[in-house]
Amino acid sequence: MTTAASVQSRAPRMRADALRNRERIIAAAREMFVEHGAQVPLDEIARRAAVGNATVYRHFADRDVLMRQVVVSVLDRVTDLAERAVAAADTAGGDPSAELRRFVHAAADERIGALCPLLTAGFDKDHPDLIAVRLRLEAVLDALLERARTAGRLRADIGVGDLMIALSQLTRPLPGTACSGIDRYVHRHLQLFLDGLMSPAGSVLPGTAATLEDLRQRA
Amino acid sequence: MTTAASVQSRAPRMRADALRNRERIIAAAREMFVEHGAQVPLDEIARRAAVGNATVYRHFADRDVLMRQVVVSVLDRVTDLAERAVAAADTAGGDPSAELRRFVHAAADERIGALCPLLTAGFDKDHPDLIAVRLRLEAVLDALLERARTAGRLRADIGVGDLMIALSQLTRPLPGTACSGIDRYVHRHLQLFLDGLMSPAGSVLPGTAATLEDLRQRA
Amino acid sequence: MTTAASVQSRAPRMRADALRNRERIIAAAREMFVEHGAQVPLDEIARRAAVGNATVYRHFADRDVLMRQVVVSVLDRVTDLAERAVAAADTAGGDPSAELRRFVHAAADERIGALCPLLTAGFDKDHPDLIAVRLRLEAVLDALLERARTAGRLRADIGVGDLMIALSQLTRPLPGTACSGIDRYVHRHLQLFLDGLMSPAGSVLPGTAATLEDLRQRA
Amino acid sequence: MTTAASVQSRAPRMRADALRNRERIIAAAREMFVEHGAQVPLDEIARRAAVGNATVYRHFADRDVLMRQVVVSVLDRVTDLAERAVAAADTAGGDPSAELRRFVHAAADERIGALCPLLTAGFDKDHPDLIAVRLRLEAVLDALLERARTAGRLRADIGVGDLMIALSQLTRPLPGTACSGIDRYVHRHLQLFLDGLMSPAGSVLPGTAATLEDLRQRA
DNA sequence: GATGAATGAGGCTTCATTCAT
DNA sequence: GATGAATGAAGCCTCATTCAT
Repeated sequence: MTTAASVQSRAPRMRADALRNRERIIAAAREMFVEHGAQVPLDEIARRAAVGNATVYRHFADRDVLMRQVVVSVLDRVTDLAERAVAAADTAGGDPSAELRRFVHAAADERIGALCPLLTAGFDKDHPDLIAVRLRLEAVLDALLERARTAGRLRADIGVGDLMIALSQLTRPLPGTACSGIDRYVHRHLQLFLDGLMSPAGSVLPGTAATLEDLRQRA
Repeated sequence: MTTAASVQSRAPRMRADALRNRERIIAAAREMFVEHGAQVPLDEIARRAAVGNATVYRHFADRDVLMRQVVVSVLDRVTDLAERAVAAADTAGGDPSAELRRFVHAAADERIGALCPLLTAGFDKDHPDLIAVRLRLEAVLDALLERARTAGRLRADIGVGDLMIALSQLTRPLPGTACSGIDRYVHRHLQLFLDGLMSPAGSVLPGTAATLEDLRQRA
Repeated sequence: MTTAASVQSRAPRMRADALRNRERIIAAAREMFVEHGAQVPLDEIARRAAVGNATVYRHFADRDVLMRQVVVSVLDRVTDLAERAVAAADTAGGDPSAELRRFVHAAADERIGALCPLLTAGFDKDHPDLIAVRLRLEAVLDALLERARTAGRLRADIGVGDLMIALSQLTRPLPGTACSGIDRYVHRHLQLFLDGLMSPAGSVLPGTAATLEDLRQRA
Repeated sequence: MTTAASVQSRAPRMRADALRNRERIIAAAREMFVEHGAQVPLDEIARRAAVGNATVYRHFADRDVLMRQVVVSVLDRVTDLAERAVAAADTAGGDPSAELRRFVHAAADERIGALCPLLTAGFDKDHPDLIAVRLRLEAVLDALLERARTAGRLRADIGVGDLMIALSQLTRPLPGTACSGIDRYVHRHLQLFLDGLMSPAGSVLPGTAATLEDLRQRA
């Protein structure tokens, strides 16, 4: 079950068209954030969603709320991907480290890198919705890493946060770009990074393994 | 000799105070871009430089020109670092791959990641100043990579652009952050990425090696 | 029917209050342009129209668009005056040259002279709306002059453009003036000019008769 | 003797280069005002005069002073023209009305129309220099008109101000234009206006004859 | 509930004027 | 005396947000 669903279930009920509008706005916002950066005018998002601008405000009190919902939405989907990766790893004959690699590339395709620019000033990183999805994601990723470690394919000195931060950064879009340019290379660099993650360790890492909690504190 | 020097020498001469102001503005702009992103108000930059706002416009016709000069300034310093790394590698007993690692971490400390957000729409990536510094950087980095490859420590399937893109992305600051948060982990992730760069290759890379020319086309 | 009406009908529909604001802004702009010249701050126009400054930009993308609409609006009214003059001249017992004189003085009262300063750099004189109203005006003025010529009261060597240019110039307001000063004499000078237009010709004119097309090319 | 000379003689003495700069600035200012209107940036005038911007301020305390000096300079030259016209009319066989016509066209070529936009808000029309040149001009023009009246060629109901106002207005340049466009027709319209000035009167004029004093009050 | 319109605060840029060399 | 540079006060325009239909 996705976190987004639980969010929606909070309000008593919603008219079908209102619900449809809400989804369209989030989808449009994600696309616009990906393509034009975090400060795209809300009117543009409204136009892309084929909705009046005031409708955006009816659903999301201000820009920060909208950004948070987009983040939650993407993290939900990424968490789903991670869950599927764990399940596949647990299947008879599953290869945890191959599943980890697959997950990383799939998360990149979900534009997880586009979330970075949203974690800007004024973004409440301690909002319950965020905490919830973060915990879910951390738990399942921990499981995935643990599988790979147990299989002896993953170095021991890295944590969930290391993976997520680097994954996010390496796939971060350039502002004002439709991502077409960078996409050509993103998967190369992810592959290189993944190679670095594999054991035996190629070097001693400075610092300590990051958790998602550290990721929270970054901004 | 740095590219910036040649840029300044173009105009016949500059009064001492004007030159001082120019440098202060570029320094302030770099700091503000690093800390608050590409769209900090120019008035804030002026205040940080302890200069009237119009003075910024006297030196830099508009925001794009200022951004370009900051980019050139940083790339100049990074190129200098790379030159030193090559020189050290060529010293008797020099270790090319160790010098490459050192260079990567040093470039991170020069805030090269802060340049990414500047490569935004309206940024003229074909400006002569940029082409010049890019060529210089590419040449010296090529030399550095070649040394490491010859020493048998670097995979053969990566190019200068792969290194620079990943380095830039992994060190990119979060908007609205004084970089303190991410800095704790940046060097870990660089280390992991560097491990992935080392031979023998851990996996087959998709796509082809990137050049700095590709980096130009990204935006 | 006026050209302005056709312009408005282009957009599907407009809310009543928006339409009211639009008219108020044009009216305020005309007054401000007349009284304070072409470069009055748009904020002043907004204040005069009792409207927020951004509302001006909602209706008119930039200063040039607003100026054009004001020009069209005034030319529309002047064209209406000319049509009435032709109709009166065609009435039984109508005196074409007297109607011409009346038209000239009436056009002056419509502040047609205030349009001159608006035909400044950046003003698109080939905009469809302008072409349309110019053609309408030229046609009806041609008819009026032809009536007067046929009645033997108008010299043969002058064209529509001669009349409109001189009329505009002679009634042009001084910047920073509420027109009160010049108004005392404008009608005297128009009368003198009209006397010069009457036949028999008092002198040989240099150049050739101007058309409104020439007037367009002036700027 | 010109008024400008008397103005300069007020200050004790001037270095030769300073005097040359002063003249260059006035000449440049006149050209720029004619071509680009009254609000051309002073820096542009300085550049055209090949002089530093601060030098403009050394010679002319502020924009208004510079504008006044330009006005005085042009009126001086126009007055000289009028004096020559009177002299020619007084010559044996001189034709006062032909000289009047010649004077009007010559004054137009001196760009007298460009003065209108300078008579803007903040312009001190009662400055001694202006009063002086105005009196001189009025006296000599009065003489010229009187000659023409006596010769029976000029209507009796017009004054000096009527002539100067209409002359100025009809030759007024459009802002943002190099005057090339309007120049083609200016002399036609002056000719028409002059025809209207000739006797016998073609109509009864409203109002009363204008003096240059009225012209002063216009702005 | 949805919408188009209105608003005011704020950023960019220009320019008259003053200062320092 | 002449100059290039510095300055701050507006003006234009955008955009997040609120209001009226």
